[in-house]
Amino acid sequence: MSYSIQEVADMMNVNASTLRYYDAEGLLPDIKRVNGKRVFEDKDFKWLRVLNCMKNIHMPVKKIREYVALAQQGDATLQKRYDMILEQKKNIEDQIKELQNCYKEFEYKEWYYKTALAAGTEKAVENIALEAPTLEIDQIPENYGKGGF
Amino acid sequence: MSYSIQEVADMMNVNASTLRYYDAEGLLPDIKRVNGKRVFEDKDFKWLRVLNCMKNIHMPVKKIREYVALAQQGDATLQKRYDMILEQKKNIEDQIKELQNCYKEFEYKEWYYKTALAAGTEKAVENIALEAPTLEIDQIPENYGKGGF
DNA sequence: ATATAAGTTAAAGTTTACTTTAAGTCAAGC
DNA sequence: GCTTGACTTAAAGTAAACTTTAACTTATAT
Repeated sequence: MSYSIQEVADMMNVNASTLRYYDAEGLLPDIKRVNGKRVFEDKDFKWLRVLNCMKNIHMPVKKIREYVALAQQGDATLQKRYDMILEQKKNIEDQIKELQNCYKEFEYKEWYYKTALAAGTEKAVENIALEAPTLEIDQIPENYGKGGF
Repeated sequence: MSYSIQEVADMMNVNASTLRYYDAEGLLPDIKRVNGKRVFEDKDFKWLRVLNCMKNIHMPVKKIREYVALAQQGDATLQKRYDMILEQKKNIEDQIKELQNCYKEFEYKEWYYKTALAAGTEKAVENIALEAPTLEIDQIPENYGKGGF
């Protein structure tokens, strides 16, 4: 199977010009050309999926280009690439932890607004939080009272 | 307790000018001033922590400003704020899922390079993947063969 | 044959989120 | 009284990641 740039753009949910930009930046090595036009093949999708991952974890274009450049140099750069992968894996772990923290903050907010809406006013939430010990404790997130807004 | 902009910047690990920028953009409502100078108080840190979360999940400044503006309008905007929070909570869930997917991709890469390094060449990995059934299967990530680079 | 649609490049433009600069204010220490 | 250091504002500058534009090529359908 082979695909035009627009087809790939649609599949990846990006602008075709983004793919051209990536290509110009060295993020899409060895894309076949037919009459000057880019033709994407199955092998390219393997890399596109990894690239997509790298974008998702916010690796800067510059760093992805470094990785690609290393990969093109073959076995001599295996260790460097391995190190990069480990670094990014650690990076992802940290990001997930951050997001999980934020998730808790937002869970609290959900409770906060749910409670305020039920009472009709935000003022009530502080009172409820203050009275917490008299309520079923699991109705209130552990981190209640962190509020503000 | 009250803190200067520089002290807060140090605590939040941002540039003081970033805090001024946030203030100018309406992301830091009701900061006290003494002789024209910003003075941060305990109540401000509650919001700063939430703001920090919102930055972490990549909410654009514009959207955070919307939220702040709603909050300043009081109880009439409770429902809207609740909806925003739910939307962002969903958003975080999606981001975590994406990151977890990427994590798997990187775990595969880790295996890939570890294997290649042991063999001294990348070529070996494909062979090993092809021969997989003859190996201890749990030495190879489930998603082997997704490779490319 | 010719119009259309989809591709091409190089270069300029846009957006977002800061960051830096320049010029000025102000309280504290010498 | 004067320097120093930390703050202030408004405005200009920067960096990253696209996105748009303009001029051009090429395969396909009429």
